[in-house]
Amino acid sequence: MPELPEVETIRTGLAEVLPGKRITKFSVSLKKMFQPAPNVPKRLAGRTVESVSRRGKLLMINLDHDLTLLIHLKMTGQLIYREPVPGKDQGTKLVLAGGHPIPTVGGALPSKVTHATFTFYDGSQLFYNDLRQFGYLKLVRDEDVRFVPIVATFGPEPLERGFTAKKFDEMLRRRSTAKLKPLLLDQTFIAGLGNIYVDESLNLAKLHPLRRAGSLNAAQRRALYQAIKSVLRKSIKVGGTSDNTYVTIHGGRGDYLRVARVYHRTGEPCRACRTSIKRMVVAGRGTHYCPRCQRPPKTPKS
DNA sequence: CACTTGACCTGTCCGC
DNA sequence: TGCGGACAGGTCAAGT
Repeated sequence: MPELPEVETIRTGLAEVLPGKRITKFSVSLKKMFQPAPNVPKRLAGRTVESVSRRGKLLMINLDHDLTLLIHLKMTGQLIYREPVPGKDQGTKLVLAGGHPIPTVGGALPSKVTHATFTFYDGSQLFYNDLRQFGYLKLVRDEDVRFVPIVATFGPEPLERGFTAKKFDEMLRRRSTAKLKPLLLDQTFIAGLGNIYVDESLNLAKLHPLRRAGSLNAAQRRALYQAIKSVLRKSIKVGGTSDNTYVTIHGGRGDYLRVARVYHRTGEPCRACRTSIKRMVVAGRGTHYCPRCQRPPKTPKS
C-alpha cells in the first residue's frame, strides 16, 4: 500500500537514475495497465525521461515531447530498477523482517507479476510489477495532467509550504461533521495519506478515529496538523513502510514498521502508556489505536 | 453532503 | 494435507 512516504521514496530513487535516459523499448504484457490518452502517440520508445515528480500517491514521469506518464501503484505496485548486468544475472532473494519472502522481487525479472518493462539505451531496465493488478500507467500530454480526474480533485500536499496550520484549521472546520478517519483517507481533503499514516497521525495527536472534525478544539487541530507532518517526514526518512509488497526501486525495504506507533501493532503495548493497542474497523478498513491515549467521542455510535 | 458497500485482483493465513 | 473463506486496502461508482 504505497502511500505518500513510499511513493516519495520511489520518486527519489527514480530521480537519481532516470533523468536523461532515453527509452529504447517499452513492452506491456497486461493491456489494461497501460492507458495512453486518445490524443497521444502510444509509442514510448524514443522518449527521454526529463524528471520524476509526485502528487499525493501518484508518480509522474515527465518525458520529452510534452508527455507525462502517470503511475499509480495502488496497493501492490512496484517499480524495480536494474542496471545492465554484464554476463549473468539474478539477485539474491529478498526477505522481509517477518521472514516472508517478498512475492514479486528477487531473482529473475520480468517475473510473472511484471506487467510493463522499460528498457533504456544503456541497457538498464525499469519493471512495473503489480500482484493485484489495481495500478495503472497513464500517458497524457503535459497540459492535460491537471485535468486527469484524480489530479483535478487532489487536496493539498501535506508537506508543501502552502499547507499551513491555519489552512488545515479552516479545512477541518469546513468538514465539521466528518469523522476523522474517513476524512483523512479522503484524497480530495488531503492528498497522500492512506491507512497506515492516518492511524499513525491520529495516535500521535491522541485523537480517536471516530471523532468528528468539528469536535476538536484549536489545540487538537494543531496537534493533528503537526502529527501528520511529523509522521510523514519520519517515514520518508526511513524509506517508508514495508509490511507486504512495498520495496524501493533497488529492492530494499522501508523501516517505518520498526518505529510504528500503532499500525500492525495490535495487542502490543502503546509506546506512550503501555496499554494494549486495539484494532477496529472504520470505513471498512483495519484501524489501529490506543484505547487509553485516544479516547472515544461522547457519542461513539454513528 | 457524509459515508458505506461492492468491485477490481491475488496471495496469505486461519480454522476445520 | 487440503479446502473454503476472510482478509489485505487505493480508488471509483453506486447506493443509503
